[in-house]
Amino acid sequence: MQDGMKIRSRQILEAIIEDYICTAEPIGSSSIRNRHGLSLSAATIRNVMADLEEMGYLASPHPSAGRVPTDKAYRFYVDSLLAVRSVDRGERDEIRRRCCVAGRDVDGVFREISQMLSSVSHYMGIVAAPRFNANVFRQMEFVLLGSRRILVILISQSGTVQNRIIELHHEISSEELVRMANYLNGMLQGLTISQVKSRILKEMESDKVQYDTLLSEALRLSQQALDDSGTGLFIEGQANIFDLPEFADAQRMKEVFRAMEQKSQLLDLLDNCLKAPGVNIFIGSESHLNNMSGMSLITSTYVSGKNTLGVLGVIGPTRMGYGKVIPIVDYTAKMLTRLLHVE
Amino acid sequence: MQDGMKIRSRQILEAIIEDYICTAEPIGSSSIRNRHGLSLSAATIRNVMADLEEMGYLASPHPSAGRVPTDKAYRFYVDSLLAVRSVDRGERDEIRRRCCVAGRDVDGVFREISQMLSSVSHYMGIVAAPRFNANVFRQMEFVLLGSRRILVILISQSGTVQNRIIELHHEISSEELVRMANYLNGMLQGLTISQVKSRILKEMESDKVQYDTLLSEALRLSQQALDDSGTGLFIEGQANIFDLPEFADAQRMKEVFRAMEQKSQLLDLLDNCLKAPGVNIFIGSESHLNNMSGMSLITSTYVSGKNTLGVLGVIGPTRMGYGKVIPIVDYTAKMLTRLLHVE
DNA sequence: TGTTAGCACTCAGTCTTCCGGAGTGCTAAT
DNA sequence: ATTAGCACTCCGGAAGACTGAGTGCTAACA
Repeated sequence: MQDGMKIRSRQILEAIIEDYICTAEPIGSSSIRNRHGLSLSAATIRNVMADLEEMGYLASPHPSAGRVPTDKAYRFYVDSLLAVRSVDRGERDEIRRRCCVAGRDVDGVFREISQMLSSVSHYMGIVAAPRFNANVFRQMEFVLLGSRRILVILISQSGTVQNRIIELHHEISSEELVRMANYLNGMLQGLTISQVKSRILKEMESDKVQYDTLLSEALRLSQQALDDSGTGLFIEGQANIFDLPEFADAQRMKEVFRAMEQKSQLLDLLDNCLKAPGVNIFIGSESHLNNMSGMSLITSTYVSGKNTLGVLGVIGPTRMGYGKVIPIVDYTAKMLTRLLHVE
Repeated sequence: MQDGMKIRSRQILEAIIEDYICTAEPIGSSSIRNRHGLSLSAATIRNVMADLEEMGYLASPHPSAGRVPTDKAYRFYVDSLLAVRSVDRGERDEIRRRCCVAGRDVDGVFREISQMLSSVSHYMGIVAAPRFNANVFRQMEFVLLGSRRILVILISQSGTVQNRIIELHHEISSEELVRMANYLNGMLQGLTISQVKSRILKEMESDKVQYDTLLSEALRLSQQALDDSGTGLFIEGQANIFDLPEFADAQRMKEVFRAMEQKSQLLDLLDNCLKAPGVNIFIGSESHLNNMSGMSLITSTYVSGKNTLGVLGVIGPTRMGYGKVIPIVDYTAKMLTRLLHVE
């Protein structure tokens, strides 16, 4: 009677959703009765299904097929019906095992975890590396590559490294580079990257700097190095969606791949998740992304200390095994958090 | 008469290949005559085509369709018939423009170039970042993240950066880290990474080090950091193949994507290309990769000074516009070489 | 009033059949 | 050696029939 829906309607809706998650085929009134042993006739179930369609929870692809759950149904399922299990023992071990890849290239860790998410969930794994902005500055290094070309390495508290090559207009000596590094490292210690950025802007206006070309050059360089254009988005297991019958059509498939290529769109969405710690679920059109109808996204955030660093998750069909995938994403985020923990 | 093939046969083979590259449909004897204005009757062309099929240059999908070029035909085309044009002016400008992305994240440059290759060629772009082994050691940095966790940053002469996090068994101070870095940087200066590796092994056995736990620890760390497991393979534009009619079938498509997921296989192939400087072409089964039938790979190497650093290229259908893509790959490799040039 | 059985109806998917068209190989004439 | 003519093959699309799963509606029933 709660949620404005009769208890029996809920049972039937749940049965339909779960069957559809398994079979990906429209569910008819009789098949549902057989499989769930409800003590109701097919006719009664039909009546209920008609009501559910009226309310927007079900849709029929064509008049004489069965019914298919709508996004609204999945949302209701996830919010009200779903009993989130904890992670399977086997999956948990798999996750732990593959998270413990110390000694690997740092980006490699994110890629590995993305791959792991995809292979454990059988959908697509996605990991957004920490946006540098959210990070705490630790150290900056300058390396002289040529007389006019330097490598700037930026290291955050959590160990993320960002490096880029910058061309200079005039020559510079390695002694000058050391001076610059010392100056910057002293000034910026302990600030978050976004604080660093505004600090640099402020500093550039100060008198002391205006008359010291070396210092102003240092500030200019660090500003360039901080420009956070790196995508840092790892999507793995795209081939998994070939196995899903709902994307058997080449056209649908193409849409999905195009959507995955527009990483900036996805990044924007994931950035929003940063603000809402914990697990987030976007069903179908809820993500407001192009070409993402029929796809769901489950995310969680990983943190370091007080800072929310980044987001990871799984992208699959709306017909996803939510009960299984949600704990996987949740657990993985916690493992990554632990992995990045700075004591 | 040369190459064991009559001049007319060559003309006809060339016409068939070029038509097929455009249309992706089996070519019949009459359509070829219309489009190329040959002063021959369809019947004569049929005779020649039968000969070419006999010789293994053509195949018929079914008895009453036209003919399709075989891998052997493409190989002959590329080796003997093709006049490699130089790059289009427009394409050249596009390549130049997108190569000049100084100030970007270093990995970002490779990704960008891979994307550029895919969008200019309309196939898939592929860039293998320099294998560290081929590189010249420049500098190593240690950063203390926690009391037992350090970040090792390895910088090569060409500005490539490799960084990984390593867990220690016991605590270490930052002074000790500085000593370690100085020791290693002094010892390894100017060696290639593979030389560095053997040097480290040798050093670990020397008496001086055996009794200095700090030094042996330093060697152990650098050894871990040098383990070149990073894939560093950028494949972009996979969605482009959706537009190719020969992969319209979902099954074929899936095979291609599975092939692209097995990056280690591809990397092995590209590693071989490192040994053969300049442009390399693998047609269909020539690559000996699984699931790569129907696909061709065009690669070229980019270098820095005397060292061949890495490989880039384009993957497309065997029915590729070789005359257009080869110069694109070639020119891009040269641009990247120039981009990485250390004066 | 809620539930059930029965029935006529609908429509996607499959299977079959039936051409038309493009292409071939062969033969005979040039 | 080349070409015109001809019979043959086979793919692919269109049209039609059939099947089966599923529905909505109505009337009977508890």
